[in-house]
Amino acid sequence: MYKRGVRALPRNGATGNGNPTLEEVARVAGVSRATASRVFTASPKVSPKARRAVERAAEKLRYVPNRAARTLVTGRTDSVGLVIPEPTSFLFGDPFFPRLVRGIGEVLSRRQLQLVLLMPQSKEDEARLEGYLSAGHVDGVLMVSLHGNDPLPERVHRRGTPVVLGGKPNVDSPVNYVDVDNVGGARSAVEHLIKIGRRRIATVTGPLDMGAGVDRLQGYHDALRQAGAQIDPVLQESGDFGQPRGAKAMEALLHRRPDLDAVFCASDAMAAGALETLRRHKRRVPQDVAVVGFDDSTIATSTVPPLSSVRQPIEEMGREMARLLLAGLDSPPSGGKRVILATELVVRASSGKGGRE
Amino acid sequence: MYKRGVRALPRNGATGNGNPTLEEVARVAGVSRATASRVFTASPKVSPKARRAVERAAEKLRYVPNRAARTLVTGRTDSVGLVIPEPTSFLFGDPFFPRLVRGIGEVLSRRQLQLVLLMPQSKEDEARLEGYLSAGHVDGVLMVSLHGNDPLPERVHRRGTPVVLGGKPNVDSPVNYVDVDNVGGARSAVEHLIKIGRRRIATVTGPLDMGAGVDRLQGYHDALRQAGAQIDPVLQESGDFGQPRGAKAMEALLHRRPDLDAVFCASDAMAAGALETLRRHKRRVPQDVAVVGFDDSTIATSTVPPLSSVRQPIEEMGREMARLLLAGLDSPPSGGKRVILATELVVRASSGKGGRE
DNA sequence: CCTTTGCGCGGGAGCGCTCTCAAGGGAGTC
DNA sequence: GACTCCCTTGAGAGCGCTCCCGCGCAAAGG
Repeated sequence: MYKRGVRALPRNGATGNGNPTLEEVARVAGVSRATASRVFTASPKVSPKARRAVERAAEKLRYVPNRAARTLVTGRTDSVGLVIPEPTSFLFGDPFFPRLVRGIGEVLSRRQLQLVLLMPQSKEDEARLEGYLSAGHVDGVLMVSLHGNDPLPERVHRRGTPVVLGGKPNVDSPVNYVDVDNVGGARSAVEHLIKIGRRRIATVTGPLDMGAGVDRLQGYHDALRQAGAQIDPVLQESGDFGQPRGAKAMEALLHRRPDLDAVFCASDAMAAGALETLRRHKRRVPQDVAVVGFDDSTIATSTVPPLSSVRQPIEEMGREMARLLLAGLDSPPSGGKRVILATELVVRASSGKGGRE
Repeated sequence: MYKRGVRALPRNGATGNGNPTLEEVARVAGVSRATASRVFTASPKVSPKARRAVERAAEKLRYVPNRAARTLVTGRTDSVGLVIPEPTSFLFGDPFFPRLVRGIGEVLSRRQLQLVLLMPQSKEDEARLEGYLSAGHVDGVLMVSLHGNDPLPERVHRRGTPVVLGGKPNVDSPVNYVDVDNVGGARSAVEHLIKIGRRRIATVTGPLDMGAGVDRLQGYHDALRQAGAQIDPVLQESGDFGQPRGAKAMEALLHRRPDLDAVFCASDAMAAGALETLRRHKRRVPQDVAVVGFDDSTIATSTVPPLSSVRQPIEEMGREMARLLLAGLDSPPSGGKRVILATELVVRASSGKGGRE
């Protein structure tokens, strides 16, 4: 009797879903599956004749290797994850993220690596994420915009998956990271304000649970200290990198110190918010109050007056993160590597030009 | 003699890379691999006792299913691709992209689907892409920001992979798409300009090889025609959605028609560029020239004066694209579905308020 | 002429998982 | 008490691919 469940037809390597398999390619090319495989894995030991036969067969059949099968045996996925937790949505307000992705993509695509974007949007997502990353779904992980003492990177790192962070982690950790020189950038911004004669320089900080926020505040302090100035907590207001908070923070600062004559904002978006508030309070920029932002994003050039700002090489940061990760993929046991990229002050009308110096 | 090449140690389901396998979980739980598998595939027919044993074993071993192996047998990847060709970089200048991704992610994560972002940055990348998408690496494909008559979506669609486009394709095609009502949005913008008394209304168009560019120009034409106005090609200048081109286009328009009293720009970024140019030419906005943008992005609120703009429900577009794709995954043979989302004019100071009407 | 060398190739096992099939066992029924 | 019936379980095959092993054949050396 005909036995159900046992494959009735000879397989011949046909998948049934219409996609050709290596088996079929090999048959058409008149070689073994092993030889066909060698062609696609760029193995050196294949005769030109066999290689050509396989290539022709593959072309004819529109063969594309099944990545799942390959991954199963090699253990590699040829893809890397980019993790962007997004507890607040400010990340999306400025062009930081896409520029970073572009930088990363440049390097990865040259190595034929697929970039997989992972954006946990809830607590459950984040919980799943660790398992996902540890399960060998990606060969390596890039993470940016981490808040607080997120344990995720270190955990994944300990599982043996190469990890590179964008931005210094808040706690000391053995994980590799790339960062821009936030301290130096902020310092040069404030030094610039001092040089043009400002004396009561306020700051709107970033979120202080992020390295970028802490470091930019640090740079502000450094510059003041170096100039022999007092550090006055009244001149300091914390924000979240977003425009609305920038406006609100400026409001508070003006209320406390109506005589302030400059403000350094830890992001362009917040600086734009500050400009709104200053305008509402009839302060002229830069004559009465000079303003400097951070990021040198498209916002900086579209405000009135255009913002002086600290430019950070975001694409380069992305590239560097990718390079560091690639190095980790090639020789696993790495950790503790860090790369700091220089920042640069760009002076525009919101300070300096047209000022009172 | 000891035979090399044959596995010397019993496997017991250990992988060697440190990750536990189903086999091990089953052994620890005291059940068969099949039963363990049933627990993870949420199969109904498992006794509570067995289920608990497996869950405990999995927890203890920190087991995570190997997705490659699962994909190999099920043919599903549980991930969908989002394709964003990026020939120009304007896409990254505004927050359109992240908002879209957020909308998409919301829907997909509820279904435990992984979003894989694919950004071909070169011709080679694009060439690889078709093979990649057709090889069953993703269960479905979302595409946005397509230029010209890109054959990619239709090809992938014909290969049997569900596809949903964001934005109407330039050519008639059987591929599903979601779009915002670009024509209606542009029309309402121009109608508004007419209503506040403007008569010489110029436009800076988007790229005319994209549906959004064409449709917004269409809306501009419709509104003028409906008001019985002439359509004057001299009042029309094409752009690329980016700010610099917006500034340049405005320059050209002012040169040709110094007496124009309004301009509708097909993006906020271009409108911001136009504002720059108008300022340089000492035109007051909105008294001399009223300006309306499109997108209602963060740019719109940060310009001086703030921009009137057409708001598009970008997150909703993302969600709708994802939903349409999910429907396609569940019942493959679909095509030709289209969803159009409403737009809304937001009036700010760059037209209307403080104007001359 | 036979032996050595080595390149290219095919056989075959196995990656970790899902799914079908059939068997086992306990409860319910007469 | 014997017999169904159904619910749960385990055995086993196979997904498409890579890679290890060893064979065979042609060229080179003696």
